[in-house]
Amino acid sequence: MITRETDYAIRAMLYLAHHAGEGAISAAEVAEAMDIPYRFLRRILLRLVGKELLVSTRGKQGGLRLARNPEMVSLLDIVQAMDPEVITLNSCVLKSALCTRSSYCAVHDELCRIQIFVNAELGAISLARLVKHESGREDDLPQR
Amino acid sequence: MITRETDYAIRAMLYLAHHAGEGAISAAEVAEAMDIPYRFLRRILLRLVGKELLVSTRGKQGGLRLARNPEMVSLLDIVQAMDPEVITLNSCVLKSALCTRSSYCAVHDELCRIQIFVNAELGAISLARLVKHESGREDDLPQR
DNA sequence: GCCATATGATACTATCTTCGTATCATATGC
DNA sequence: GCATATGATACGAAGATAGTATCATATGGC
Repeated sequence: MITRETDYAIRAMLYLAHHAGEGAISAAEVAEAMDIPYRFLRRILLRLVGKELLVSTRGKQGGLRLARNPEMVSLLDIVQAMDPEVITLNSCVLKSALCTRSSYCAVHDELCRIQIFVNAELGAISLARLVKHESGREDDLPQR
Repeated sequence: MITRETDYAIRAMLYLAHHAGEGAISAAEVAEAMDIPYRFLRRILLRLVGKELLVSTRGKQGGLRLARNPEMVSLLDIVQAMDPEVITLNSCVLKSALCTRSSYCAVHDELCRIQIFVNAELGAISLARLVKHESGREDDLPQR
C-alpha cells in the first residue's frame, strides 16, 4: 500500500513537473496548490532532495526544481525514494530468508513474479506521461 | 502489503489443501505444522470459515476442511477474505471520491490499471496450482 | 548590515494498525 | 461426563503512520 506520505510525494513531484522550466518553486506554494500540510511536505521534500530527485536553492527566491527531466523520473523512482519496501506484496518477496515454512515456497515465487511486473509498470510511468495525460483536461490542472 | 495475518491464512489454506480429502484437521495441527501462534491462527480460521472458504466441525474429531476443491480457491479469495483492502496499491484506487486533488487524476488511472492486473494474477493462482508446484519437492512438504 | 524568506535537520506526539494473548461459551464423540 | 474441538469477543503491547514543533543556516534585496 502506498502511504499518504508517498502519495504526497507523487503529487508534489507532479506539480513541479507541470511547472518544469519555470525556476524554483517554494514548498509553501506546492503545499497550498496540492493541499498538503506544509510542515509534513517540508520533510518529504527534504527526502526527495536527499535522494536526488529534486534540487533545492535556499534563501529568498529559492525553492525546489526537478533534478531531471520529467521523462526521466518514474513513479517507481518516487516510491522507492520514500520507502524502498512500501509497495512490496509480501515481506517474503524482499526477505526470502525469513520465510521459514520450508526451503521452497511456491507462494513466494508467484508473488515475486507479480512484484517484478508491478515494478516494471511503475518504472514505465514517467512524470512526463502523467503530465501529458492530464493536459487533456486543462480545467483540472493546478494553476499557479 | 500482505500482512502476516494474511500470510498465515495462506499457509493454513495451503496445508489444508495438501491434506484435502483426509477429513477434518484441527487448528492445533495446522498451527504446529505451519509454525503459527495457535490462538492467533484460531481467529484467522474463524474468519476463513465465516467467509465460507473453510467448513468446520466441532467437538472431538472435529476440525477444518476446505469448503471447495483446491482448484476453486485462489490467492485472491484468501487475501480478500482477510482484508478486502490490504493489497491495494493506493487508497485512491478503492476510494476514488477521496482523491480531492482534482476531478481527474492520471496517477489514479495508472494505479487502477496495475491493480486490475495484480488482482487478475492473484485470482489465477489456485491452491491446487501451488500444491502442484511444491509437490516437485517432497522433502520440503509439511508432513503430518 | 539587516531582515524577510527560504530550505536543512531533527525531535516530538497522537492516533491507528498490526500482532498476539486471554477468556468464556458451545458443540460433539467416546 | 469429560476431553477435545470450534465460536465469539475483549484486551494489550509494539510498531507504523501522519502530522507538529523547533532551531539552524543560507541568500537576495533594501
